Amino acid sequence: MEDPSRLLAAAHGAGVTLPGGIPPPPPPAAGDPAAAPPPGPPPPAHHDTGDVLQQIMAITDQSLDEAQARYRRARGGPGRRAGRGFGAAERAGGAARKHALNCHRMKPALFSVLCEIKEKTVLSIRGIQEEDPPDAQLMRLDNMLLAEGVSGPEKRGRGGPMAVAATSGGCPNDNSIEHSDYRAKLSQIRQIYHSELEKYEQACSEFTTHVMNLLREQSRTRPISPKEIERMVNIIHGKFSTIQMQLKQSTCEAVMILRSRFLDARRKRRNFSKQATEVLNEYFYSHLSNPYPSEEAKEELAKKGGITVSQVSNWFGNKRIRYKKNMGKFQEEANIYAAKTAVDATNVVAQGNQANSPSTPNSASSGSFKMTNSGDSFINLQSLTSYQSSPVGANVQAQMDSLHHVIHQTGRYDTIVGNPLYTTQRIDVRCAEVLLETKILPEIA
DNA sequence: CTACATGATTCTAC
DNA sequence: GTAGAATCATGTAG
Repeated sequence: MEDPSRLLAAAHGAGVTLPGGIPPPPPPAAGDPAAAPPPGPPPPAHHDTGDVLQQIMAITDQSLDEAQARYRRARGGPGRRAGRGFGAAERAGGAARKHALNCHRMKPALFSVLCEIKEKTVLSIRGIQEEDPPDAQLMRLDNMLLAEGVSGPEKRGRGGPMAVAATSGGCPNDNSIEHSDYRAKLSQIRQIYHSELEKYEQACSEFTTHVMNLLREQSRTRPISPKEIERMVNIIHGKFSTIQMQLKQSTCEAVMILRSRFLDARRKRRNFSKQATEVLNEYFYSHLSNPYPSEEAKEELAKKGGITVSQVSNWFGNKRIRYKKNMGKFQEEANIYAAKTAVDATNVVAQGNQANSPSTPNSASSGSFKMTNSGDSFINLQSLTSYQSSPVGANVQAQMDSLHHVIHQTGRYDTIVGNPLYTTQRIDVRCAEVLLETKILPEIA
């Protein structure tokens, strides 16, 4: 490649006329700011690169087409009118120069060199900092929006917030109301997000096209390489992606707020229905020695009580700890449920009915519910004889439950269990029978 | 309004 | 993963 300075010097010729017949620039006209000379001493007799650039600058304020039109008018048009300052004559002169510059045979080479210089300068200024790394934050935002179902294909049915809602307490109807509310709001956010995104994308593409056209147009009058245009497009895209990121960020925030509100709503406790509480209590007090329902039992309890399995787990967790902490407080409740279960059991005996109570896989099969506080005597019978000395209305079902334990420990349990005729319910029945024999049940019945 | 009850959550240990 | 324990936050009775 030719040395740019030499080329520029050659382009300037001897300082009088540019090769190709370009005349030297006229003295800048008064009243034309674009044509005003830079401050400082007047240009010396010899012309340098600055002069050339100055010439170019002086005429770049008018479009090429305008220049060409003026040039044509000036050449073939009617007589010029003089005496109008920087008038038609001067403008025609500038147009002529511009046209000449544009048609100059050296122009492509000159522009190519200038483009190269620009490239080098730009690269040296920007260095490697322009190589922006993949934006981790943008990726996070994208992932989150995708996970929340804001971006990407619209989610229907279960997933994400739905699963969260599934554990929401209380009435399932309330849940579904909260669900639809949440879904509606999320869908609103989604809609806004997509419409804004579309607007941004459209604006970005319009602006990019506009700038590209502008640059292509300008590339006829000043050295603009395709690479530069590309870089400009990238810059524009970068700016718009910043805006997009802000949009994504605010969308994420909106989703977060919505979600936290939803979670807050989840915390809004609803007391279980009477039915649910009864089912749970019945199971708890009839399995006092081992109040750890199996998964199947939990499912059954959940189904019966119209609550979720996790709610059953929560309930048992709370119940165990609270019972253990203050058994005295639960005595009355225990009595009620014990009596209820015992009566049910005797009814089963009377009717020969196979009652459908939750399975009790854990019952009596493992160690008893360890009580750290005093009061074990309340639930753990040491022997059947202690029934008689129990307080009036004592925890009969707990005693029954303990009977499971006794039966198990004496070996009878195994023989009973070994017989398919003896289901767990039947064991309860046998317990009730024992209690009837020991006159405990009539006492509370 | 207060005290208590209760469902849910969080943290820790196993 | 589950249970125990502590805690939170709301529901409810008085």
